[in-house]
Amino acid sequence: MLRGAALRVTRPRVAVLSAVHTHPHADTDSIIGAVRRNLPDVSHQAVYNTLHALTAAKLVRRIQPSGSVARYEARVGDNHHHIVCRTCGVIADVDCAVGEAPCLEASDDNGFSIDEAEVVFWGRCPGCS
Amino acid sequence: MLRGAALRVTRPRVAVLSAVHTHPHADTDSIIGAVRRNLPDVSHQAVYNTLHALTAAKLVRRIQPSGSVARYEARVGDNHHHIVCRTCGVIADVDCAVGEAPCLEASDDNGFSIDEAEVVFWGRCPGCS
DNA sequence: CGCCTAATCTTGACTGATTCCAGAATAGCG
DNA sequence: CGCTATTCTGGAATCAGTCAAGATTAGGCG
Repeated sequence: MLRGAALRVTRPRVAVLSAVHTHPHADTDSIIGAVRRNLPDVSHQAVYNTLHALTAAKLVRRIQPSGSVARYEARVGDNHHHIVCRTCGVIADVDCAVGEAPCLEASDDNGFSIDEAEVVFWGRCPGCS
Repeated sequence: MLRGAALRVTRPRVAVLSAVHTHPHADTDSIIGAVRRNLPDVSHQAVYNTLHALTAAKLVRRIQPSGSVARYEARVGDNHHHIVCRTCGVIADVDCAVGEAPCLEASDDNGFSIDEAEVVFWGRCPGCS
């Protein structure tokens, strides 16, 4: 995957990419922890750098609901959204309801050229409600 | 408005509420600046406290697109969303395309009880594109 | 109208995620 | 196998936001 994106293959990068695959919706700190289980001496900066590089290369997606720190997931390229629990903060994936690109048309785009519509559902997870 | 929400009427609160009305989508720092034009000695903490109180009372709405600091607006109670410019960060309001509560139905709610669907459009504003 | 008390404000320290930087290490080309 | 640009390390710095203790004040009550 890294080579396919023209990224150099380094141990930290492999470990980060793998951690994001294993822990969907994990925040940076959890990813650092997961990476260090395999490579104990990776710097936090290397993880931050790698997450940025992977995000820019579209190998991972960065999500950040209001009030949360940055989280990452490996499911990319499809049109899926998220449900966030207001109580415990867990995130679940949701496929969009209205076909492929719901809400992609704004009623009045104010002259903006829109390239993405992001939908976040808020509520309570089964455990918290 | 403050009395209507059972909030004590203080100078800082009046100034903050007024600033949010005057500067839609302003971040906390801009609001502090606007407030101090009238009341130079208001502490930043008072502004933070007030914004939390006003948000809890639903007199203002807090919005925070990925990668941005918290922003506030006074337009509440309707079902409107936002367009964010990827280049300069400006935010514009959008009424929802598909009637009153578009996208409010997730295809599979994973057992969550959903109470809100938030839509953020991303693109470029006229000036940046 | 003035007192009283809980709510609010001030001041200043602190936290935690993220970024910046300079020097050391290394992936991958030739 | 060596070279060079990219990446990594280690540590300091930034910045939004929070915490906490003591001073101030809004507004109910007599």
